[in-house]
Amino acid sequence: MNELSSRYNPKETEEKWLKVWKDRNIFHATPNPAKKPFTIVIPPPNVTGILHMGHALNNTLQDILIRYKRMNGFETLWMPGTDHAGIATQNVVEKQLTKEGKRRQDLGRDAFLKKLWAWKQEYGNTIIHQLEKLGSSCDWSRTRFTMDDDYSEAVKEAFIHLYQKGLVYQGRYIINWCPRCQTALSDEEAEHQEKNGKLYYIRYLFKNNPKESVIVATTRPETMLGDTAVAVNPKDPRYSKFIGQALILPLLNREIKIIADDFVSTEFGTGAVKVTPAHDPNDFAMGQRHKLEMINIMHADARINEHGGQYNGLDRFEVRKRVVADLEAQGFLVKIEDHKHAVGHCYRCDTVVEPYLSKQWFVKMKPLVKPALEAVKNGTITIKPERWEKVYINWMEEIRDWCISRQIWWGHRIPVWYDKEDNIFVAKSEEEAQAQAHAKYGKPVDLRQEEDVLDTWFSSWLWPFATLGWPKENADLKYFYPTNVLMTASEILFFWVARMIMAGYEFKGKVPFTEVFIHGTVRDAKGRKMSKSLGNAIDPLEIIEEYGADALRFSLIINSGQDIFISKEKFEIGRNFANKIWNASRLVFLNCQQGLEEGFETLELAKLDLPSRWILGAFYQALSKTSSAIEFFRYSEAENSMQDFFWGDFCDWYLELIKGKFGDVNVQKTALFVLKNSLKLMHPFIPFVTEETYSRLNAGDKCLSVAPWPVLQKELMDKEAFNQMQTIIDVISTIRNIRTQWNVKPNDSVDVILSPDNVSVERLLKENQADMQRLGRVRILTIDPKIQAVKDAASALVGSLKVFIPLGGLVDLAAEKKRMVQEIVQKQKSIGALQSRLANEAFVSQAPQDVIAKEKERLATLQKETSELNKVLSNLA
RNA sequence: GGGCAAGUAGCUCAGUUUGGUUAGAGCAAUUGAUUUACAUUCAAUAGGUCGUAGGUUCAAGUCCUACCUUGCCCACCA
Repeated sequence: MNELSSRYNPKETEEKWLKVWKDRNIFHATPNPAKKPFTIVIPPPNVTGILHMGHALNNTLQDILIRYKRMNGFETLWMPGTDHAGIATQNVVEKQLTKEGKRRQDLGRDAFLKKLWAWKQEYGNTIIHQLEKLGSSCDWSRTRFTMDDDYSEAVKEAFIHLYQKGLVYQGRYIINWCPRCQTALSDEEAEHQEKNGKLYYIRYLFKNNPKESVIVATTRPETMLGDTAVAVNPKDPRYSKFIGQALILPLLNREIKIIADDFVSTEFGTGAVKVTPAHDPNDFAMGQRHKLEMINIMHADARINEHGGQYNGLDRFEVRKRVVADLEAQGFLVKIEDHKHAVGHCYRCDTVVEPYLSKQWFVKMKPLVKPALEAVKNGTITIKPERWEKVYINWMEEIRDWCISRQIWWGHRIPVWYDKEDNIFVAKSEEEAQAQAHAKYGKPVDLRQEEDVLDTWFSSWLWPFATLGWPKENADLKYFYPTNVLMTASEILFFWVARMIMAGYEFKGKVPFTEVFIHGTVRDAKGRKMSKSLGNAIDPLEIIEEYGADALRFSLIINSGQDIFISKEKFEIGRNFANKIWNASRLVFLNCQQGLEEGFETLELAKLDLPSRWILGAFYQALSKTSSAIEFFRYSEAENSMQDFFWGDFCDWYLELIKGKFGDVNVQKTALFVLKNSLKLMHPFIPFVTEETYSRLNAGDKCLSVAPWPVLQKELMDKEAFNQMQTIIDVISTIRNIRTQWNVKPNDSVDVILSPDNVSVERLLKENQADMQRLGRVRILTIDPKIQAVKDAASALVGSLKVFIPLGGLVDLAAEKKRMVQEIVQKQKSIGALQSRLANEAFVSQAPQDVIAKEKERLATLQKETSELNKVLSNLA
């Protein structure tokens, strides 16, 4: 073992174990009737993705859980894979094309898709390799992609199923349109940002009486080109007499009517609203109610079209400026006010989305919601932390239909074919569609497939079962479904989690998972989201390179409460801890060869010395704390308690205590035993360094990754020994404190003289003199009545339990006296408070007995200490 | 506009579910240690009217009410 370096080398170790795990295929899961299954599906990262801190956190949390369950004897499956991420991926390849001066339309659909697949082939596994590097114990042999052939079958199956049930429909609606991506966006994909805009007041003259007018207010004046009415509230006295009258639309001089609609608020603006059914969702609804003409004034790229008269061909924002200028020039603009409002932006390219009238495919959500809502309400699925359940329920209750068609090419093309008369044939393939058409017309007809593809989430919502083989009902699906836990960030609760639950019920008749754990967002030290554009992102790969994956994982988890604020220095904590484990193991190996050879799996408590009995108790306490924290999703707590034990108890105390006792083979065995079990305890959090050291303990070839979790051995927990050792630790700590305070030179010993009423402690300390001497530089003396006064003095300094006297004139008596006076004053205050409390009848009658007893005890202690202090003070004087 | 969360040491956070001893940790600061498993180490010190104001209670960081500040989510008010 001498060849082991004193500095842990994460890079070498991590590479080694990644290879071993892979070669031995130990994370592979197969249905095993002898074991219980435990399944997690990964939130599939985008194929375009590169590992960021959010992934690192998400996957570390999942890995801790799955490793813990694996060690606890479950047949664990962690299903990995990637998402094709429609718009995002298409954008990447389109950007490449732009550099070559081409557009996707120049290539055509097939050639463009070929390019996309080539891109996927080359870069699509980047994120998977990065997740591997993190130590994620996924079953990599099962890695899925949402556009695999099997997966496409599942998507088609789902679409056809919903269509046949009447839950998929096609309609002309106002949707969110991104003029840059030139596709529809779902409501969730249109991010609303609060913007300082303007509110423009425009005068519309009456046709029959140009001296009279109605003033309307709008934030988007260019849309007036598509106005087909002005609406007022039917109960509004200002306008009721005008209902049905005609106005002249300025600039275009079209005639429009005044209509009455309850939607209009009398409070806002002037109480009169211009109605543009083709460019505003509310106006669209009004347009339908009143059968208004819908005039689409825009091209798909947001240039104004021929309906915009003189503005034909200009961009929407240019037209806004010109319309306002022209209105003003012609005297129609009344005023402009500042106005704050939320404007939708494309979540991919941040372009302002345009409400746009077009033909799209939708999923009817109301029927799907019912069981999914019920499942969370009745606890079939629990979401943690609990507050997210409310958010979920709230959203589900107000759900609207889901626009699932996208006007892009990368994705699952909608399995719909049209004939010349636009009749619809929904089928898995062109052949099937042809067959349907043939059956209908009795002869082959020309069919063309729907151009649009499905929303990416329409494939993702099938993830928990489509990855297991659905729609085929195979052994995997039977054994591993439903999955157990889903871990994700809050951002995709609606996009993904809610829809998966709906899909689980609709397609499988069962929940997709029983527990959802929502973790925080990783932010920088100032609380901002980490993003490339802000330049504040810390690259996890850089951290892995510099400090190791263990360090990255450890530091992320220890900082994970709610949102995680992180800066680069925080990763030193993890690096240091890995190094600590490494060096502690070195010490043990160097000194415990005999124990290693003789074996240390079973220990006989009776043969062990006090520190050894103590450390066993401490270990099992840490074991139960850590285990239960993992079960309750309290990962930072789990990590904390295991670190506290290993570093604070095992390294700082136990290893120090036994340094002089390695001659005792039972000490060696205990050290080995506790080290080995600690490695198991720590393994889910920091798999690499633990695996490496464990392999040196175990000559055999079994990996720690598949070793059994330590079993709580109550017979090895000696409570009395634990308490005794704790006392000794207290004494030594106090002595150390005194040494610092009184500035005792390192080579000087401090004598401890025990008070006569503390016989058991005296014996304890004497029995452990060697340890006391080594760790605290202490000599234990017998009591000499002649120095009773001095004994009293020192006793008071450190409380009632022990007595300490520093050698020869090291105490600054004046300072000590002053300190003692202060202490007495403080103690008397507490005594006063306690006495009045105990004199309070209400307290005595109502408080629980144990509380009262404790208070009494505390009072007694305080009184005793105070009297001792007083005695000392008078002695010193 | 509606909802949710947070506010505790200079900084980052535990603790609040179920009220009960003297409110804990890590980092930073200060003082010291090291014939060495580890300076990626060890010990000690100092630092807090628990956002503000009320209330309930024998007892409040913890429960209730209002307010202040910050962050997040949802929402079609032109």
